Amino acid sequence: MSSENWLVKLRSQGYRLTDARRAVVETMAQSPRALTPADVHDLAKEQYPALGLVTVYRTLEKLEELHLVQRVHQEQGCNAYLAHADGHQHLLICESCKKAVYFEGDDLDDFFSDVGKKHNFTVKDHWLQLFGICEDCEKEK
Amino acid sequence: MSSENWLVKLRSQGYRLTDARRAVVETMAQSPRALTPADVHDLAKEQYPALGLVTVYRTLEKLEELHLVQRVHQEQGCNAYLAHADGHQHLLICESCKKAVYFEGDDLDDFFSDVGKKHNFTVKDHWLQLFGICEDCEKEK
DNA sequence: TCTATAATCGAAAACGATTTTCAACTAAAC
DNA sequence: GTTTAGTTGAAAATCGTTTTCGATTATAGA
Repeated sequence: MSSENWLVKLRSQGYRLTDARRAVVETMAQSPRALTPADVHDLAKEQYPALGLVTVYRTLEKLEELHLVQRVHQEQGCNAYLAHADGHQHLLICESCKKAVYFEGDDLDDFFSDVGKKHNFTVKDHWLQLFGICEDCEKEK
Repeated sequence: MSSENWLVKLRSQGYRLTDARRAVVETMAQSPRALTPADVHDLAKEQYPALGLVTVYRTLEKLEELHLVQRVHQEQGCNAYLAHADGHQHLLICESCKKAVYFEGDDLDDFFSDVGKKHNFTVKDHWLQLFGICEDCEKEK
């Protein structure tokens, strides 16, 4: 989804469109990698130098509310954000460059609810992430 | 695994056995729920009232090193700890009471590496957790 | 059993990430 | 334009976690 659409969504929720927000939105919408608030700050400042880190936090919070970005959990920390996929998809992340790819896993739903039944749980949600090394990073070694 | 065995493992690594450590180890070894450092502190102080929070952090760090506990990531935070399962198992967690159960998922490995192949990633590791409501919590509603 | 010593302790200070406060600014409605 | 409420960045506050430090103590060796 293009950053234009993200801006429309923000606007339709009553949020104002400012240069600071545009910089954060465009940074997140185009990044193929999971970014921490500090990463976003660094990148978005190239487009809008006056940008404050606080505004990055505040904008990411709103984007998460609107399901435009999602938080990414990793061994090193759980504060990175990535553009959200359409529907319920799962993540495959490069441990080296943090590049992320989504994949479908619909076939797993039955297995998951079977696991729940066996332990007398009603399964509500699941979390699946694969970690690896992408082609580009593999080559660099 | 009993807390006695945990203490033996700690000892065999050259760590000393103190009352503070015993309190933390016994708390973690017997808890069916994922506990934050603050939770552990509260519970273990019943056994050893002089226990400091710092010691809880330091002991959890050692237990994680020895793979006796593992960190549990959840929506609300990523700082809870749980007794580790033998081998590579996955977690099913009750969103209400945090009770956790391990399950096997060996059958998934092929699927995961296929996903990797499709996207030209070498898959190194995966993370799978199910969230739901356990039988006891379901009854309470 | 006694002694020596390095590991461990808890309290306090330091730290880093995140959130809140606040006065100045500005997008958007009229 | 003017008005107004949402938004801003800087600074201060907060929270969880880590480090520092002098006192304590588990353990090994005498």
